[in-house]
Amino acid sequence: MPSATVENYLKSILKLSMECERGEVPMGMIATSLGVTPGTATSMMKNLQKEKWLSYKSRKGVRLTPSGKKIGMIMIRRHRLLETFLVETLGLDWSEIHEEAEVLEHAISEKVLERLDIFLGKPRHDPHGHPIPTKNGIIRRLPKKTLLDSLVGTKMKIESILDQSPEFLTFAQAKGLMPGRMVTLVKNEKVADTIELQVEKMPKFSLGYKTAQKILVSD
Amino acid sequence: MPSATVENYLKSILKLSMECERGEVPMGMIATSLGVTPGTATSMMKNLQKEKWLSYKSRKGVRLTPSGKKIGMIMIRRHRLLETFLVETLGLDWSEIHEEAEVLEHAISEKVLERLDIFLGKPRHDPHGHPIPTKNGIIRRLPKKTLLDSLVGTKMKIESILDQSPEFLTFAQAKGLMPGRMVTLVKNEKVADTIELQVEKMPKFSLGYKTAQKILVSD
DNA sequence: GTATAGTTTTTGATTAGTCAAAGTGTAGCA
DNA sequence: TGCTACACTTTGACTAATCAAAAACTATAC
Ligand SMILES: [Mn+2]
Ligand SMILES: [Mn+2]
Ligand SMILES: [Mn+2]
Ligand SMILES: [Mn+2]
Repeated sequence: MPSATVENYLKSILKLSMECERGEVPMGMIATSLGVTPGTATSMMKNLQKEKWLSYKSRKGVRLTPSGKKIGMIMIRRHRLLETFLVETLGLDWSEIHEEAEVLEHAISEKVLERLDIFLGKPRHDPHGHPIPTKNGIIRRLPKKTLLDSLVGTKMKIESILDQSPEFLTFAQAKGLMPGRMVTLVKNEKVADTIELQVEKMPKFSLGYKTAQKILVSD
Repeated sequence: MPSATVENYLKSILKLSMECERGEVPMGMIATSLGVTPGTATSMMKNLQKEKWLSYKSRKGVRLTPSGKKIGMIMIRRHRLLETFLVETLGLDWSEIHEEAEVLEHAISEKVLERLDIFLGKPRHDPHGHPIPTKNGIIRRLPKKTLLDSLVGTKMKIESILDQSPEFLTFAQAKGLMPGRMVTLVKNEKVADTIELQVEKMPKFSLGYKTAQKILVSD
């Protein structure tokens, strides 16, 4: 029923509302995240409210209704299952799958998706370590701990990569920064704004603070 | 570059021009085949001509240029490879894949398609027996012989099913009318407009003349 | 040769999604 | 308490794709 455009809006709004937990999602964030002008976002919010997918308070922001949340969650599921298929079955690189899935997610039917889920063995997370919601919209909470929050000398497991850009993903892969790998924080240079890392037996390397926050880990 | 709508138009026009070999494809056929009003087809033809995908002569019809033909052929390839994937890999029924592929064909990139082609072992025809064009747009010619053109008592191989409707495909499957099966024309009742058939060791059954022409065979 | 039926084209309108640019509201500083 | 900068909304315009209905052709059939 919703158009591909509407699907993208609802998915983005859901992701934003899960990230920055603060009630309403503001217009600016929505516009930026979808790459449209603020006016476009405003007028779209009115349409989405008319369809009962969210409630919109002028100059306050927007909050998804259960039906809007449901569509958003379905889109996240489609996206991540497709990414998994593209890497696991077709052997594409994890840096190039996001854009592919961004289009395919609007074309795949519920029926095909469920077959794909079975074919893939009901995976729990995509190649970037992002949790895949169940058919009923239940999604695992990601750990909040980033590489930056860890203590020097401790060994941690990489859970998830938050940056989807091909450039960063290619870099991360080269350094071994991938979900499942074990990483040790060798040094934390506060003054230089960097940390030094070692992934398993690979060579050490440095990461800026900002980048370090894009890697989620668990002990 | 072309929108999904344009892709559908070019694919349909190419298929029509291959079926009814008579120079130009008339407006009415295009409109019917795409399920739009004649006026819509006319105005779209002007746009497609502007983009150099075809040449349009008012009240004559339309003829694809090489670039239009190329896009059309790519769409046929995408459609048929996707149908093959949906049946071979995901196990969907051959009666339900046409509609799925009709949407997915606009969402799949060249890169993913070529991976899929390799994954499937470079199939030469789809589940309905339709030939899959190569990457360079070369397509096998279908036999022109239908069940109706065959002699009583001869055993023939089913090559292709021309009707895409789920109802007919479900019926055909139940009767064993599928590409690769051997079929014998038992009787030809001209006065009753029917033929009687036997597929391998399955029970005999009848088909109307019109329907019989939807099944392509070879000796 | 005209009348007519069937096709095709034209015209005018609609919808979804978008932008640019002008206008408005407000949070926080002075 | 008032000002200003920034966030947001409004307005007017545009494009792609479509339809309904009126108008214009054209191929026959008589
Ligand atoms: Mn998308
Ligand atoms: Mn991902
Ligand atoms: Mn299509
Ligand atoms: Mn087919």
